[in-house]
Amino acid sequence: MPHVAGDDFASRVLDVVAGIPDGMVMSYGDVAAAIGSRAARAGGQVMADSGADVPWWGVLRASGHAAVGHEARALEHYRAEGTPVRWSGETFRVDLGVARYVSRS
DNA sequence: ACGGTGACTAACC
DNA sequence: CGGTTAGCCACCG
Repeated sequence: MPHVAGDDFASRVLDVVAGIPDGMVMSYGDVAAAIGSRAARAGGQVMADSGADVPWWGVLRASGHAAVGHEARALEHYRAEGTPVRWSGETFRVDLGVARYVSRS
């Protein structure tokens, strides 16, 4: 599993994600913007590769929905951290208007 | 250098 | 509010 910590794109993304406080979230686009990029998709690729080494549940889609296929696990963390989630029938979404975190550099 | 891929987004309809 | 479409960008073979 290649890749070492450094100043490359992946490391910067993980850096931002690691700085998200409990109970707060950021969209993939926000994370990219925080490192001066617009590569929201590429950011997701980085986390898919990082696995559980980072609080990935703190990053969601602009809609407030958690990463596809990871909603159940993300929800457990939201309940534990008290992250504000809104339910619409069978699906839920984090209330970005309240829990959105603005990363500082 | 090039094309395919994806844990994305904003704009439309 | 849901479905489509086009634009986006890092990574990999």
